[in-house]
Amino acid sequence: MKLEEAKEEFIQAWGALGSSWGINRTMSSIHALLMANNEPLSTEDIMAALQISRGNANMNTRALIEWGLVKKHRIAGDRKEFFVAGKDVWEMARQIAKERRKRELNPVIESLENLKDIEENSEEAESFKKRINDLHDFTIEISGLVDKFTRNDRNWFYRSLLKLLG
Amino acid sequence: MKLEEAKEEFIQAWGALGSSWGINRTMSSIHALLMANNEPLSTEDIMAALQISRGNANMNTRALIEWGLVKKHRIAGDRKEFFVAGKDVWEMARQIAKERRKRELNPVIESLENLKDIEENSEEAESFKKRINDLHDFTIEISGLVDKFTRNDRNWFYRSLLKLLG
DNA sequence: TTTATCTTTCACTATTTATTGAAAGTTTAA
DNA sequence: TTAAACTTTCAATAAATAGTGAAAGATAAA
Repeated sequence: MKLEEAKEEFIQAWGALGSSWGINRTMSSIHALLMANNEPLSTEDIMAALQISRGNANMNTRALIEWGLVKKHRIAGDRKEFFVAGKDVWEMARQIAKERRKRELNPVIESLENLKDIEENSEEAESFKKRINDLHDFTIEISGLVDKFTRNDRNWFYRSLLKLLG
Repeated sequence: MKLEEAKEEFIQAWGALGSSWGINRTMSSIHALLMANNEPLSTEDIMAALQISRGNANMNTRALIEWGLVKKHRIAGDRKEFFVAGKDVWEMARQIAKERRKRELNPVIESLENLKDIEENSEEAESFKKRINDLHDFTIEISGLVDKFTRNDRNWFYRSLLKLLG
C-alpha cells in the first residue's frame, strides 16, 4: 500500500470512529490528518486535504485545541497559524477522557443529585429512589476513576479501581 | 419533589446522556422510562408516556433488546408484549461496553491492521507507521480490557490492566 | 379457517446537526 | 497609520438523522 493511500484510509477510519462516539466527523478527520502528518499544517492545507470550507476548518481546529488534542504552532517568518497533533497515544486518551467526563458525566451526576429528594414513600417511590441511588453511586465512582486516570495518578487509580470492583 | 416529576426529569437527563454518546435520544428515553418503572410496560404505554409513534417505539425497543438492556416480558392472559429494563447497574454497564466494543473498537482495529503494510521507507512513512502501530497496540489493549470487563472476569481484568498501565 | 389483536416495515416528513462562504474582525509589517 | 494577510463569526443552506403512520405481516384464540 502507498503512503498516501494509507493516510486517506486512516483519516476515513478515524473520522468514522469519532462520529460513532458523538464527535463530529470533520473534527476527527482533521485530527487524523494531523496525526498522519509530522509537519504542522495550515488552515489552507487542511481545507485542501479534506475539501472543506474555511469556516469549517477553523471551527474544528479550534474545537480540537479546546479538547487539548491539537496545538497551534508558529513557523518563523510566516504569519499563518499551523497546527500539530500530540504524538502520545496515552496522552490523547487522557485528554479525551477528561473532556468527556466534563461534558457528559458531570451533568448527569448533577441531575441525579437533584432527583434525590422525592417526598413520597410508596413502594414504587422507594424502588425508584433505589435505582437513582445505585446509578448515582455508580456514576460518581466512574467519574472519580476517570479523574484519576486523566491525572495519570496510578496509585490512586488502582486504589479506586480496587474499591470499585472490590 | 413529586415522584412523577422526578421520573420525567430522569427520562430527560438519561435521554440527553444517550444522545451525547451517539445513542439516539428516544432509545435512551425508553430505557430511562423502563428503569423508572418496576412494572413491565407495553408499546402503548411507551407511546403514551413519551408521546412517540408506534413505529418509533417499536424500532427503539427492539434496539434496546439487541443491546441486551431490555427484555421482553409476557403477561399471562395478555397477547401484548411488555418490556422491562434490567435492574443491575453493573450489568447494564457491561452490556453497553460489550456492544460498543463490537460496533466501534473492532472496525477500527481492522482498519489499522490493513494499514500496516506500507511499502515506502522514507522518514515520513516510518513516522506514520510508528503512529499507526502505537494506535493499533493501544486499541488492541483497550479492547482486550473491555472484553475482560464484559466477561466480569476479575483476575484477567486486573492482569490486563497491570500489563497495560505497567 | 377466519378474524381480531398485536408487531413490523418503510416511504415520507420533520428535526437536528454540520457546512458554507462572504463579511467583519484582528494582527502585523512597513 | 495603512493595508495586506490572516482568523473568526454567523445567517443561510445542505446533509444527515430521527420520527411518523398507514399498510402489510404475524400470531393465536375462537
